[in-house]
Amino acid sequence: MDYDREFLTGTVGVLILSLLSERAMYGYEMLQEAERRSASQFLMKEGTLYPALHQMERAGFLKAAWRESDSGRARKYYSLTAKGRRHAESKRRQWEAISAAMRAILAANG
Amino acid sequence: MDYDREFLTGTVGVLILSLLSERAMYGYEMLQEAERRSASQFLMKEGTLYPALHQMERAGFLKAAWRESDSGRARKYYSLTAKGRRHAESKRRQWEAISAAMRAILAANG
DNA sequence: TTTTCTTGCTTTGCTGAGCAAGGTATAATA
DNA sequence: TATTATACCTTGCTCAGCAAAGCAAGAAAA
Repeated sequence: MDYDREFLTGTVGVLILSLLSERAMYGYEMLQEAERRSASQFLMKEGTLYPALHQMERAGFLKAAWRESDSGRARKYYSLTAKGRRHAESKRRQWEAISAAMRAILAANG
Repeated sequence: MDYDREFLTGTVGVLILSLLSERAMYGYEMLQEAERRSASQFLMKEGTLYPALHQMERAGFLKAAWRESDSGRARKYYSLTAKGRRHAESKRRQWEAISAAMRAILAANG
């Protein structure tokens, strides 16, 4: 199903923080993981992801480290800082609250 | 719980369309209904709602009609057009798809 | 009676998220 | 050799939500 861009606002941040709550990942990997896990519902764009990662790094939520892959390709791995972990938990709770409130409102005309 | 503005993007449209799927309502009433039903999770702002209503009316999703209340006050009631009803159903499905996809992704580190 | 609060609709201008569209560079594959 | 996939980055646009303001009338309180 296609959906309007506007629905993604805010979800991208939660998505990044959630993925990195599990393990360190590099950008391209996050794009693929989001697509895979959501059965292609989420097709995050590079122009969305990379600037978001940079912004979150500047904000002190993430730290980045270059690593070589087996193939010799350089990848920029991101992981959460302590501040980032707290932020992830906060954002996650916010999402769940909004989501629950929306379900409550939509339920009326199910 | 307070939440970041960004999470509301997109939800306001679904909210309006959903409320009007039940019955015609006027703007101020929608503000109160959203707050009441969501247990004060949603505090829609006037600067958000009214421009959205105007935009949706221009787009042909809503039609407006002034009516007098018992107290003699004029209220602008909005209702869905046929196009609006189709749009409401589409937006609702989109929201549910996004919501489900997010839950699938977030579930990993519950 | 005058002030204040609540109801009810409207508008202007700002901010900031997502994205299209472009770019660079290397490894694998045809 | 040419193409595809991997992997990163950036500029400039659009558009949604909102703060902040205004207007007007009825209700309540002082």
